[in-house]
Amino acid sequence: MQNWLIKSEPDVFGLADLKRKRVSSWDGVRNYQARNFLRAMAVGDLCIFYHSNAEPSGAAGLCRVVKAAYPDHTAWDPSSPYHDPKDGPQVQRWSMVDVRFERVFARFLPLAELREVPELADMLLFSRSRLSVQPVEEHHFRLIEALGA
DNA sequence: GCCAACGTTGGC
DNA sequence: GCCAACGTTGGC
Repeated sequence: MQNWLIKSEPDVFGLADLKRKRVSSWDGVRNYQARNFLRAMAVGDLCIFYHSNAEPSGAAGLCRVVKAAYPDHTAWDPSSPYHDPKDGPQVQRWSMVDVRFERVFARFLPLAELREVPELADMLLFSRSRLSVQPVEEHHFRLIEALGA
């Protein structure tokens, strides 16, 4: 069992949207490192749902992987904003998973606050700020869960 | 809206 | 394989 952090812009698709839908595919990831992490996800894994490009940005809550990686067909769709002309059913460059809403944190955790927690200082969230899918170490995950509870 | 960081593309 | 140009992410 692994823990993850996944980013989305709340203006596009926020945790409230996932709550409403209950289950959603996590599509549109177009970065190889992030894709590799998606492919490493297992059913049952918990993910911190992080709001990026928001005011403020930060950790909003949790969701759970309910379907392991499968081809992200939005890449094949010319009308999709995630269309990738180099991809197709034969190539399958990009993957997605399905996630299910788990819960909204009782307290939203802004990035500025997370930054000030010494125990979290070595999170990829800070050193690899542009990575939209990233693993989260168990002790980091537990601490964030406790802070948000 | 600006800009720094950084990933990708493509010429050589 | 290098590297400059370019595009994107995401904080502020």
